[in-house]
Amino acid sequence: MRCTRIHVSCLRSLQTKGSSNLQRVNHSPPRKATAGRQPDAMTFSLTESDIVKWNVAITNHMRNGQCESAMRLFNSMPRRSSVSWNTMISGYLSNNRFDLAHQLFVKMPNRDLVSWNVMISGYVRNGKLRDARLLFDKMPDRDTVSWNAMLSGYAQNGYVDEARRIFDKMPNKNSISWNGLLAAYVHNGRIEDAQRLFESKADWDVVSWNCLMGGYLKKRRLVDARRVFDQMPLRDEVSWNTMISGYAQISELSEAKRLFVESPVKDVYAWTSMVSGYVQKGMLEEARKYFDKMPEKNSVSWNAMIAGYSQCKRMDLARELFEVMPCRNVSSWNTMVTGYAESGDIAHAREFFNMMPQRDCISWAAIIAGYAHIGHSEEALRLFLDMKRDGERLNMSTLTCILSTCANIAALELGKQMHGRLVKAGFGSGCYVGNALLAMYCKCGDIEEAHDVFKGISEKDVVSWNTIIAGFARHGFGKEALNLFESMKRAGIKPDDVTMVGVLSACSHTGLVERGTEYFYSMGDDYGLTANSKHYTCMIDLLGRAGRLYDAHSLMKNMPFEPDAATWGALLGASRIHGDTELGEKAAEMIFKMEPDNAGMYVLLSNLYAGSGRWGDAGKMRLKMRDSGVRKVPGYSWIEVQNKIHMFSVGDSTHPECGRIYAYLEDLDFLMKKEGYVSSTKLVLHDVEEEEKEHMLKYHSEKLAIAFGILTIPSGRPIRVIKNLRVCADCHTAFKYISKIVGRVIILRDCHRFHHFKDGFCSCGDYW
DNA sequence: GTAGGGTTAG
Repeated sequence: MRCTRIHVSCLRSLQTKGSSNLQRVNHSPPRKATAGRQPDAMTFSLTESDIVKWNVAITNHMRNGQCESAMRLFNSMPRRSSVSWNTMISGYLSNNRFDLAHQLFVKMPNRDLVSWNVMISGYVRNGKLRDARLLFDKMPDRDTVSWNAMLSGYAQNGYVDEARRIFDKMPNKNSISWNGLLAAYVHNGRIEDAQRLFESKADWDVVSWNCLMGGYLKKRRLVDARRVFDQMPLRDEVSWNTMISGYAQISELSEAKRLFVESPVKDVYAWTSMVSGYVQKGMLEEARKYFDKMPEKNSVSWNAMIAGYSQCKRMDLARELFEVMPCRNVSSWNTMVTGYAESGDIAHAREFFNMMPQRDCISWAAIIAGYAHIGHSEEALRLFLDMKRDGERLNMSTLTCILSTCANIAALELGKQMHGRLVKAGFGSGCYVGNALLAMYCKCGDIEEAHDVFKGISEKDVVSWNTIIAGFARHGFGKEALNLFESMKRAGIKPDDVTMVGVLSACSHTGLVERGTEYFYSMGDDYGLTANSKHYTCMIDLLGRAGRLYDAHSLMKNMPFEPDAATWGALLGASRIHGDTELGEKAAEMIFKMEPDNAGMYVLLSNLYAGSGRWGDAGKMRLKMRDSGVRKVPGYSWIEVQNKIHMFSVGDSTHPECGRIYAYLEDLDFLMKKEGYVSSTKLVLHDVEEEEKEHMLKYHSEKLAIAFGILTIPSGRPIRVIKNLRVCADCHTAFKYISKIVGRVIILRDCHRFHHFKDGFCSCGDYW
């Protein structure tokens, strides 16, 4: 994109003196040359034309990212025109060398209006709006280009109101200004405002019509988009392509194909839209047919096809194409990194990431998300810091991606910093970011802040409601979750299947058996929803926990589909709580058949045996686990202290503060026993001597993390700890005592739910 | 030097 811009300007300056007769290929009206653009080109002497050749060479070097050789050329020029200076500045800006651009700008002997505009638009292109605005306010004269550059900067970065203020203040407006404001509304989802603006005047050009049409498509308002398409007085290839891709992207491929055939201009955009349409529907053969038939391909077309293979986890085919494609760019690399990351092959993802000749924010977001996805959050966070060190600019999407990483590892402080940055950058109240923030606070255990963020989202969608309902449910505030569910319905948002999972799990986590049963059986009548396996699993969990194992089992037998491992897992969990070894064995047997690698199930079953004193069977489970090559996921806990994540495993001796932590745990142990605490050795997996068992319980990872938290986090603030497995019953009891003894709130997230310990009680009501 | 369409993240 950036290069094209330099390219066009360079052609245009050659064109001005008649040496070339290039015609624009597309059908849009020729762009008017701005006043003040012509003068130096009018009287070209031989040396002037030599200067032009130098300038063209500089442009080419800059386009290839060779800033140093461009600078050498510039320095060796016998004479320089203002165009030479501006070309250098603009080249630097396109290559993100902002300081160098600014230095040249300051040094430039006869700065013209264009130099100022080059600087401003360079900053704007890279989202550096404050720098742009500083120059804009300082510049001696402004023309329409200057105003438009600022306007589009605000428009593209979500500052709709500031864009409007600029628009209102402009002394002269051209069609670009009007389109800038229109785009401001469209890009920020304010389609109604765009529509009103559009209706307020008559002489819109084809760009405006296309923009409005694109806005409707973005909102998936296909009928409105089509109406615009049918009504527009003039269509260019962009109009056709926008409409074709609109149909293609909602998988209306027959209509897309019809328009494609009908369209008078089938350029590379149109072909690529068709490829991508079939790719999105997973119809790879059809996509490949279009891809092979394309008269010309560019990197985007190749990328679309590669993305198709990578989305279907056919990384072999993706790689084959990647290796033969003639024009790889950052996106091609990003597509490969993403593809590998999403198919769980983080090693290859990392290999490609490391090999990339250039990276952008998407590359970083992709690899970070890759690590976050497989739970390697430490590495994700390390990469985030590397990214900042690399000077990669944070945009809304990267921030959103980092937010979800923070959420996964419950890095609340870091998440809060991200929140601050989002607000500062003006991304605060949007639904997309709002939902990510909401999820982050929920997963980090700060349900109050989550609720505040939720209240601040101006346009709550079904995802916002689902997130907060599930959030309250997981924190054990079932009544609040159900109240929100009622408000949601009052607000006119239709509950979907995800909502109902949240609602049912709220009932399950709170023990509201009757109410849950009612919701479950009225889902179809009330909201037209069919229960899926997740809903059944919630119900089996709900009944099972309440001790109604028989009902749970018969509900499962009457399911309209085969139970999956998660459903059996709910039954196994309930069997363990209520000591029904026979049912537990049956459930475990089924799970082993379905997921022979599920280490958690071996542990659950082994615990079930151990709990009823069947040490022999518990031992057999361990052997079976070892023989089948399944390894138990080691339990670990982590806690964030002063922006740093500290991780602990059972009996950990690697932490620098180990000595203090163990000594403190001894003190706590003494105090707890004085209060009546007895360690429940029953639930330790291993078959060992009583004393040793107690020793192991004492140093479970969550205990170490919480002790460290009490020692380092100032009093008055809650201790937030995360555990990757379910918290053990002994730790759970201990934390109730500890919360009372030290007078602290302890918030523990295990893989299942949240526990808020306060004054000797837990929010789960010992029901988890 | 300023505006609209197709690929990659979320």
